Amino acid sequence: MSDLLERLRGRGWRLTAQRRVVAEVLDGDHVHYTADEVHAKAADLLPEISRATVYNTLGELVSLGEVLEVSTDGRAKRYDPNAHHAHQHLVCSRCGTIRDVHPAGDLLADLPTEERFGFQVSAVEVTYRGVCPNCATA
Amino acid sequence: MSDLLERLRGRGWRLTAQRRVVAEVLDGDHVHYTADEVHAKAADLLPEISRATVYNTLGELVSLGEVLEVSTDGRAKRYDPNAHHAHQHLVCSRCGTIRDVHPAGDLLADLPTEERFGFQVSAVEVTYRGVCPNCATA
DNA sequence: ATCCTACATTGGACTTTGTCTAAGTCAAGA
DNA sequence: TCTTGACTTAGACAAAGTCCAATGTAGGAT
Repeated sequence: MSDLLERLRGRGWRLTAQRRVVAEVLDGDHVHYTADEVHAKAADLLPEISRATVYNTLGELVSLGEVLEVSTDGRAKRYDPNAHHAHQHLVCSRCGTIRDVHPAGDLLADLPTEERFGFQVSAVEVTYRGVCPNCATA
Repeated sequence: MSDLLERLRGRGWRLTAQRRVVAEVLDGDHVHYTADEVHAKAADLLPEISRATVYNTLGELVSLGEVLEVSTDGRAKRYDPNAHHAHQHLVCSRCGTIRDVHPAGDLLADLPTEERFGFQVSAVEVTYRGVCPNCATA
């Protein structure tokens, strides 16, 4: 993730303690925090960070293509730092756990021309739903 | 949609003017209103209908499997009355227009066993994104 | 090393979307 | 037609997110 900070600095990003902390919180695999969760974790490292700054920073990271926004439950948006590896999501219907997954085949090609209504289709998001091992045994 | 009302009455639903109006608003193809839009349209037909009743009724229709909830933009949920025909959604990235579409192939089968992390996968939702003809020319 | 200033951060007010509750109303069976 | 439990209502409340004016500061300029 320190690459990230360098990359962004190259793009004219001003490097502040707040942005550093937000980037640090978003480091890892299968990370899908809400803005509030990011704020809470960031505040552990930098107590005076404000919610507005977390929202601003997340928004910038999304615009820059470094982080993806996912909304798997219609409630708070979640932020997925794994933007450079194409993937989809598998969500537990009971506990909400999210895993990154990689379906086979060309998902875009599955949509026939006559089902495109003249749209220029450029992307596809897939959410698989099921019950995770943990919830299945409980 | 009048079938719907009969069907629901058969299930013990009390038939009120408010519920009738909400069902009427949700009639049609490619309908994906937000709760507030449903409320506004319902209020044209029955001015004193309250927001709470619209939310209640939509929630009941979803529980009963008559209407689907879709959230294509992370903002307000939208309600899709086309619940009895499996379909996915194609969304315009500019104006937000939503069309119902029918991809080819078995979308669930595209997720390999080793990518299921032990989940019992039971459903899949797909959102295609692109630019609609209207926005492409504008 | 210090200064400058455009950009970043802050806290709080505000908006949007949705939920809850207590009191009043009414659909439909007896 | 009466009764009753389900339905509706208005408004308070909550969660998630946006906006703004005032303040602070990163990093280039000197």
